[in-house]
Amino acid sequence: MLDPISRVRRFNRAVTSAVGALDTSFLGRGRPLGAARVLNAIGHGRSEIGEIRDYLGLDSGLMSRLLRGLEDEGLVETHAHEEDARRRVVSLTRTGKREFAAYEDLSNSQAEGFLARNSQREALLAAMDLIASALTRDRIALTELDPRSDAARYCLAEYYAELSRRFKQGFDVSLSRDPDAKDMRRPRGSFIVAMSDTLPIGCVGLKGTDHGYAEIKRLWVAPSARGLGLGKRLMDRTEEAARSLGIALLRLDTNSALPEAGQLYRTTGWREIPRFNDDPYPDLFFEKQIRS
Amino acid sequence: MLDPISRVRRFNRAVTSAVGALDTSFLGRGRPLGAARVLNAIGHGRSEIGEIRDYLGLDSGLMSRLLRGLEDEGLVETHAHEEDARRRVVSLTRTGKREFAAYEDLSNSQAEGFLARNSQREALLAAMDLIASALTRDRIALTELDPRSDAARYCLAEYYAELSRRFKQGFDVSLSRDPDAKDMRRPRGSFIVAMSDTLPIGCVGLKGTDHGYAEIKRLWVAPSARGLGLGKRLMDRTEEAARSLGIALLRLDTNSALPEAGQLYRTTGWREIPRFNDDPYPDLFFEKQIRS
DNA sequence: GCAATTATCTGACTAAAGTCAGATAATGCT
DNA sequence: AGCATTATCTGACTTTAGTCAGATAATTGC
Repeated sequence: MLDPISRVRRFNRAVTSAVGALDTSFLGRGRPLGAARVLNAIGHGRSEIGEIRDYLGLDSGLMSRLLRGLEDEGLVETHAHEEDARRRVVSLTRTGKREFAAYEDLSNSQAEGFLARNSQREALLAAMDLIASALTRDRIALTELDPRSDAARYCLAEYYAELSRRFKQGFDVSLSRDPDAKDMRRPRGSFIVAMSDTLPIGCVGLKGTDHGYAEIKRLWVAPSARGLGLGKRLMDRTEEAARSLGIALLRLDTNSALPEAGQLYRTTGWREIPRFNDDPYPDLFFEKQIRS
Repeated sequence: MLDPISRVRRFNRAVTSAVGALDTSFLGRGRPLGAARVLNAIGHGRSEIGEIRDYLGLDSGLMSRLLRGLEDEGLVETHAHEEDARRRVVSLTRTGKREFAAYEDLSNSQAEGFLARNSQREALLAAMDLIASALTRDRIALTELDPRSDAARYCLAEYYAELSRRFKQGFDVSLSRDPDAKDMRRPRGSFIVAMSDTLPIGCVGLKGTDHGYAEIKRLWVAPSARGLGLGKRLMDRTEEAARSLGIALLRLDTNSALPEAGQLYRTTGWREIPRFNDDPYPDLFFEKQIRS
């Protein structure tokens, strides 16, 4: 009865009925679940109809009708896409925003209620993070973003916070050579963010220089997403980006207080080299030749 | 973004889409979800129609039609209840058993696949147990069972195993005064099992004696269900049973190697008394006067 | 024995979700 | 320019789920 498979299945059943309760709470606002899900997808920033359709797994006919329904209720407006008038973008009206906020309140108080009902709060949260990361691991999307975008800035803030926790002497961004955002955008470089659902859980920057190589900077993976091979995926993707930019030589610096990083570099073809900059924080330097 | 509520909501989303995938896998056998759920409920041993209806939250008309459908497929048979011909009991035919086994295989391989895909196996399982217990805490059912039933015997085995882990000198049931099953059944006593879903997660026995008191024996709560106040619930329920049996004085023995048990007794009106038996294991003895 | 109650079933609905074959209009490609 | 492709929409379905008012038959309580 306590074999691993039974335990997983008990979890599945528990969660299935909890999800059922969650779904029916959405019905509290007198709208069928399908329409509520579309409204929420729009509220969470998805604007292109095709994207929403894919995300929710809906047929195009059904999607279209759900949108008409929301339009009739005065909750959303659709417009032609600026660059491609076949595609449509949808946005919330003022009424729609209010309605979306009501759904958000419902979800938030549901979550709050769950936490309040249970005593082992931190243990539960850690368990939830772990399971959420495990469940969504093959839906982690790596996307090139502007390093000044919200998601990128969130990752960088978490990265700096972690460095200051882990470096004995703390970490002050202003003392480090802060790469200019321009150097981490095409065509000079690139910045890649890993998103799990709507949560940024990792990043890495590729910084172009004028010295015949590019640098890897700001490799970070969220604590709840470690052990999923995400660091490797981010690095692979960066090398790909470098190749596409015609870059043949990569360098990076790191610190021996981050042993898992050094370990990753050593096992993926990086070669330790002498110090190549005067940044005060790093004490380890690597180089990798790419291009087959 | 990492505030507790967002973390709970991210978990909810992850789990919602995983459950969606689980549900659609059930559709792989070409049967609508409703019918599949009824078939599975029957396969898992529920035989009375009313019970299944309550468990799945179905309308009686709908339930009836789903059953007719399964009958037409040759998967189930219904008969009148032996003691009350208004009620109907339903059972699987041979074909039905095969079909149910196919669903079981699907569920098992789904669970197996999840475990195989992830590296932190033990951490994941512990996280799942914790969350499942938290989610189902208000659906934990306490029922009086025969101490020789499967669920009761499972609890007792777990209880003995735990004692032998926690007692320095180990634990051998045969050395302990093993209460006769008859003493823990009405009208002499009672045995109560806590069920979370289909998993027994706790038990307690009320053992009648001929000395003017009854004894509480075998109080056990599964590790994954601790911290939910289940021990207290089990004790309250036992006192209720004792009252209904006209018992006014309760005694119990325990061991100081189980501090959480002693703690529970001390805070719920039990009074420490001198040794009242010659069982080799206990070193702490309590008594409680009940009846208002 | 008989009225009230209980468990299940049937018929006649509605609502929601999903499917699919075109229709329409914009865009890409040569 | 003209044809294939793409994104969305519409109409005409089907299936599933769910509701509700009786009908039927067994049982309980007096």
